Amino acid sequence: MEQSVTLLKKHGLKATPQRIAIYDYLLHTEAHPTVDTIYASLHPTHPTMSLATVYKTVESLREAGLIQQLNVGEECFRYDARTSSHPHVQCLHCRRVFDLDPASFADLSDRARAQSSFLITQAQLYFYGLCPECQQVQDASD
Amino acid sequence: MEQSVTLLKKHGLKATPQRIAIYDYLLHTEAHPTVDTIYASLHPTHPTMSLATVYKTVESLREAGLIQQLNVGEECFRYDARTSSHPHVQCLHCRRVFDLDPASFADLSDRARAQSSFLITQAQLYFYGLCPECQQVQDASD
DNA sequence: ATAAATGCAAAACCTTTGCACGCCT
DNA sequence: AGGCGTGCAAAGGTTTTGCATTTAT
Repeated sequence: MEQSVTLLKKHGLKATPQRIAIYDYLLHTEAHPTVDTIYASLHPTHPTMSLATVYKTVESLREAGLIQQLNVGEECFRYDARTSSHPHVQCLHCRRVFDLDPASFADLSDRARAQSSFLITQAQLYFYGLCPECQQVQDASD
Repeated sequence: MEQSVTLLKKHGLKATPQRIAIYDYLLHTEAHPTVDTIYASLHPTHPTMSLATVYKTVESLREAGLIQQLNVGEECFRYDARTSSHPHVQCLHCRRVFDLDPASFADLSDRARAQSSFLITQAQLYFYGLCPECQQVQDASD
């Protein structure tokens, strides 16, 4: 919260209640929420905040480099306050998205470069499957 | 063309001219086109075909497993007749999408599984950067 | 003959935008 | 005080849907 205010200001963004709430929410969740989810989660405590503000705010935060936009392959984007690029894994059953350790996949860009002659600047790695909890549910329901 | 008809029927889809055209187009391009691109490309030869049909058709083809849907991180999906999952690399300058050889990245699912305890079923690997051609353009313009 | 697919138009949906007001610095 | 940010409502664009007609099997 203190942290959010400081970081916002440091990046030239006014620390309005809405921005603080949204950024703070993203800093403290691992759920990789969508715009809709952010809006719904904050609505109880910020009933006057509009969806348009959430859209505008995540865009400002993204421009400032405070959050990153994820594209898990759904129709919409998800947001993550961990801005360094790192691999994600999504459960196809419960739809949750988890982080993976980038160190384990650090060598990939070199492989891609070697194969394509591209100058690789970024990578997005998404894995899909069943999370441990949903594996149990699936087993139980068979 | 023969091939397209056979494959469509084998998957329980009626071989209509529109479907044949769309599937055939996807089979013979490496451009990973969007719905819009497909529509625009086929419009000259199929002037009566509607956008709605393209949307419905790619969805049918995807359900049948004849094509796969890609999400390169843009607002829209791209389509690819290579249905086995394989890594892609996109040029951030010309926006083209190229395939990479899956064999070079085959070991990744194991790493993800080891780290997350997920039952990994799919992966999508996207790399971004500058293609060889655009590297030259960039250099020249500097 | 039958069920499925097409094409049109309308609807639904999500996201963006313009503008007046209010708030942060 | 000044400018940026907000909220509303309207616009914009894309994707989906319903339905009558056509078409493949």
